[in-house]
Amino acid sequence: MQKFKRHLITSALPYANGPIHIGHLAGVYIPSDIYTRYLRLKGADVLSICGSDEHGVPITLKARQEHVSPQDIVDKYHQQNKDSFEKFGIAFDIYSRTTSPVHHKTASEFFRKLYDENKFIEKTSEQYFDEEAGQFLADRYITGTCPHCGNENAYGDQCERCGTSLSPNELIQPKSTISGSKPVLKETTHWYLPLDQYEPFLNKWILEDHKEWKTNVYGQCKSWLDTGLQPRAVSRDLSWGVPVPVKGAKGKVLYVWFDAPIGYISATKELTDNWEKYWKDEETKMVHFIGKDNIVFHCIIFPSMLKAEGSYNLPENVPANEFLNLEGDKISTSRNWAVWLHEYLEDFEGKEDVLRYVLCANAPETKDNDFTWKDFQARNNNELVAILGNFINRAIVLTNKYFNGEVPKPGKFNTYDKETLEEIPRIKTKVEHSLENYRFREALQKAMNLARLGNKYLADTEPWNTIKTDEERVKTILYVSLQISANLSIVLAPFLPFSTQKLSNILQIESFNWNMIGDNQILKSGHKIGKGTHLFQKIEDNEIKTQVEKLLNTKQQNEKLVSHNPMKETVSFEDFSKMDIRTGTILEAEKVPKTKKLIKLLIDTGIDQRTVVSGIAEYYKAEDIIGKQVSVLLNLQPRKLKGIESQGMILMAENSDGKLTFVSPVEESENGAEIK
RNA sequence: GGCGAGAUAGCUCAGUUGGUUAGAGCGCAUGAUUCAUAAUCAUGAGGUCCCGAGUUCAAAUCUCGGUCUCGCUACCA
Repeated sequence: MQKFKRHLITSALPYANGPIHIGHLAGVYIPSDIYTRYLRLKGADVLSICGSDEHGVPITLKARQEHVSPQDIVDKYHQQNKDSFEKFGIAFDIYSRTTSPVHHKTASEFFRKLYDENKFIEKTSEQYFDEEAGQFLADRYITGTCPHCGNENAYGDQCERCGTSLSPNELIQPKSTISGSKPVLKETTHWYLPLDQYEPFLNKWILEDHKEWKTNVYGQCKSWLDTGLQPRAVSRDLSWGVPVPVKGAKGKVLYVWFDAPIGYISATKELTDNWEKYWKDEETKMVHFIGKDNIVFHCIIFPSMLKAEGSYNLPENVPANEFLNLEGDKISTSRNWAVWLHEYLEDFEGKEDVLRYVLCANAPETKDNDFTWKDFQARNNNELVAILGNFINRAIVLTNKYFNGEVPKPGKFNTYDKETLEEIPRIKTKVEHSLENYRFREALQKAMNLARLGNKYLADTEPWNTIKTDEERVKTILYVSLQISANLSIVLAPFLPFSTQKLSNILQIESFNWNMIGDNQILKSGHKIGKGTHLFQKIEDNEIKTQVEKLLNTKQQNEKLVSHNPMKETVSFEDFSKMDIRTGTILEAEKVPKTKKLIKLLIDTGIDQRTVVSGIAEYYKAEDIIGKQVSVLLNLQPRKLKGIESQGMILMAENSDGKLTFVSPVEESENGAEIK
């Protein structure tokens, strides 16, 4: 492996529209922090970069909802998240933000350079425009009726009721959320980064030169590259963001995904005048810590941007993690299904390391994982308290009891002492190896083995018995135990910064570094150590119960929300009677090939036989529904689906899980009976 | 529908290029112990390696087919 002189560690910029939760921590910030702390302990030259991602449409929407400015939103969450990270001991060298002047300048210049060098394609297309507000509308700014479930408040990119992803021109009766007016299609110009041109470069750089990347990352990249890349827009019609630095581009900003990764660069610039060393010198090793949803941006798009610019380094590795679930369900900010960092810090004051430990030990490194409070409690009580805390406490209490808190002078080491001490450098090697390969779970496990070794050593040597007959021997035993404790305070420092700090305070160790691990005279004979305090406290059932109940409450509230869907606007009888709904019988049904949801139906409507395509294949099998009598909306404007013209719509009842069932007459009636 | 990742003990995970009896931690059972926060130490029980077929002297591992979970993507009422 190539020797690098310095390291640049980036952690995914959290989006400033909500607080940090355990999913963020387990996926990105804890691994990056462990890695950073490890490198620093080794004395490496390392910068850890992060900050808030503060542009993009969701922030403007949230601002509109809460009747405040986008700046207010990002100010709030930037400050909150910055504080949380700091309290939690995430050791960024800088936590910057993409609304900073430095970033605007950097991103702007970056764009301009590519623009001047003709690295972009200019394209004109039609997009919805709000004439009243005088601006183009991002997908999220358009609402309308979802063609799938009839939800009248579906967004232009997705219907949140049925989860379907949409494009704005699919919405029935599109409406601008800004003015409420009906938007019109209008031409707009945008710049595209021709990713397809970077395919050969990416193919070699990733598929040939970085086979060591994690399988999930490598596989995802390969999938993208094999499919072929498309030019990607780098600008948007929006007022919130970094303005496109080109004449005539008023009202256009850089696409948030062009802008955000440049945030890493601007944050480095803000931190040090020497920033170019970290970005452009080939002797710098750059590592991006991210979650799996960001793989394409960090492995395909950003590297292409850097390559296009020409003077920057590319990342050496992108150790993306999978997702963390919470008590069996997906973490969701909008559904409030999460353990929020700022709340944890209040509820479990002084227990930062417990969460760090649990999230590292249970990190979703190779597949999605589940966080449960029960597991949290078990790991704290059975591992941190019982194995680590207990060993340290035993060594310290015994030393205070027998030798007045002084590190005793050891006698000659016997074979067992030697074997025990020799295990320490072996553990060091193993932990290093795991950390260098971004296997943090494994590294933590190996480091904890040192505490296990300590407990075993004490059990085998029984100083509390030996003291009755051979005090000299006990001196050696406790000397060895104290050296193990001192080594623990170093080897666990990247993982448990608060507790190891406490420990080195107790042991009165002034300074240490990674390479001291394995040294069996970190604490000199005669050195005075402090009184023992428990490094970890047991977590009782009631504390866990409180947290579980909090989640159950959330769940109940969520269910209520779903069942209390508000009533739609009043309609006149005339409006209602415009709809021609009748009973009909399914004569034929077959799944539309190459689709997940669609079934093509032939319906006897009493007045004719017609084809209707319906998205029910997830709930009904084609062969099971032939002969069923259903309700059909006949006079719905026909629409082509997958090349088949659908002449009507089958009425379905949708429950809160999105499951669909037919709305059929309770008693069989004749086909064509009008429903009114 | 296409693609990627995953499925191994009750839980969280290892398992190198196929090779003795599939491993670890936690939990569980039994025993020992009392310095220690009822902590620790030893021993043990516990497995259809997702399912089916194939290749091979030999498959958790390789091939083919299928199931389930997550993600990306397409199509979409």
